[in-house]
Amino acid sequence: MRTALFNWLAARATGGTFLLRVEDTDQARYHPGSEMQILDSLRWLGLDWDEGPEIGGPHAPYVQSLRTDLYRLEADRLVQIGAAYWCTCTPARLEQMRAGQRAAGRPTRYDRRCLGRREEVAAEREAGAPAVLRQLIPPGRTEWVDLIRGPIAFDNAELDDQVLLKGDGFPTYHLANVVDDHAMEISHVIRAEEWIPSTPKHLSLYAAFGWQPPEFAHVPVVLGEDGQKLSKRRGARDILEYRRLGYLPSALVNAMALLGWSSGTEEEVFDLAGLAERFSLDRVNPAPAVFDVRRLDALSGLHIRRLPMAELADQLEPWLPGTSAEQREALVPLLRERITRLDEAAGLATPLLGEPVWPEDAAFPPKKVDAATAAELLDAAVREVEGGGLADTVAMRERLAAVLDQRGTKPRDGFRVLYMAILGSPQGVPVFDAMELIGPAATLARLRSARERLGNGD
RNA sequence: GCCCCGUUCGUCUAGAGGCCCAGGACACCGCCCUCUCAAGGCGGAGAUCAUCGGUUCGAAUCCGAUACGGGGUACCA
Repeated sequence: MRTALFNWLAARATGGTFLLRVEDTDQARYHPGSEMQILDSLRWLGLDWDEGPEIGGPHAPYVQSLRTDLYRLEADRLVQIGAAYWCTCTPARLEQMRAGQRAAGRPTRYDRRCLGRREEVAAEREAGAPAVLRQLIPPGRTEWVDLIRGPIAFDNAELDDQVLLKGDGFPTYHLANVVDDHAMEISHVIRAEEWIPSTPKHLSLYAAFGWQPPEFAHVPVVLGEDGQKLSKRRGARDILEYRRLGYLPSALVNAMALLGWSSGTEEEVFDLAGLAERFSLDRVNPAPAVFDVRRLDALSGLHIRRLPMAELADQLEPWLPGTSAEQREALVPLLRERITRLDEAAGLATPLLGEPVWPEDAAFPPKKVDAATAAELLDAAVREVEGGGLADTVAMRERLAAVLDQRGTKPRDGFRVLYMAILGSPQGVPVFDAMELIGPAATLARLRSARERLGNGD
């Protein structure tokens, strides 16, 4: 998804077109539903596509399993011009061959046995033997200037004769990708660095077809805490999992962008639009980056606090089920500086929406406050609220602080009694605001209930 | 094994020969603010710029070797 983000940003930053193509050529790994999950993830992050599934476009269809005729047609061309050949070697023989090569300390590459026996291979295919089409890598050297890494060169002797068409008739990524990128007029291939060793093979295909190759930019991979490549097959969370955890999409986008890209200024908090204005491939760092969720958390809090109050109130709706828009708008000013993720709102808001939950083991009165002082404070608070003190909580707070002061208790310690009484916790949203929010009746009930817990109080 | 890419504070990074005995952010610690907790402000600690050798008056920046890390080496993408 980070790579998709860089593609999207590169397109938006340069006025280009962002095209989405589904590469589903491996039938063995096909999972129904995963395609929709990818589309939903992109949409949640705000990465809209100009051409692709569901919306179509001039290069439809955008799903490779629907384009197999094209691949076979182009594969035939490669055979005709001698850039590819059929191979009937069995998996068992290939494995044996590689084992021998490994034992001899040589690179494992197809030995081109079938290239030397075209007649027999043709006869075997005629008789129904399974066969794959292999790319014939020409001798020489392949070089390109990577947009992120500069010049990269491979000796073609290092390259394997890649399978282009599998036994089931489907193309491999190598063939389908090149054919489609040309057919869809792709100008920039921005993909992860794990593709670097495949690029000379692709370049060789472009040359065989006589096509102008696109520009290549290989972005660094993202590593997990263990230092290994984070991928859908290992370690990485499903993107939508972050939504379930209460992260804002803009925070996740921001965190992903900072994994390998920097603005060059000291600014680091951006939304998608801000990134699109500033992004450029030449500011992408080629070194792999370790994903640190603490950075995401920090950005998440920042993005939440950047949201206008009304918008945060809307965003919170799924996290505060059963609340009205008015309730949420009243809560937001108290919550927004205290949450890192949206899901944390529920815990803070609970005592304001229903009854406070006193923990079983709650110390009451809290430390540094004796029972007599706590009783006096609660009695005074009851009188204040009964006398309409909630109309001016600032003044009320000062008078109650004076009560504590007379008994030699610091307000910061003594007020914990009120936090316990109103919120059921020694910490939480500002307690006088909480009283105002729940109203005098609920406030009095909670103050009296807390007072009862103290017993006689002297 | 072989090939490729990479290597600046714990993490993400700035840095394209003198502005750097290296700047920012996160995390950590302290102080301030303060009705709690946060948020915010200020400050601190934290990197012999992987190592060695070259080039140069001068190198984190250029070159080479080594080490380490990552990626690839599939009828997966």
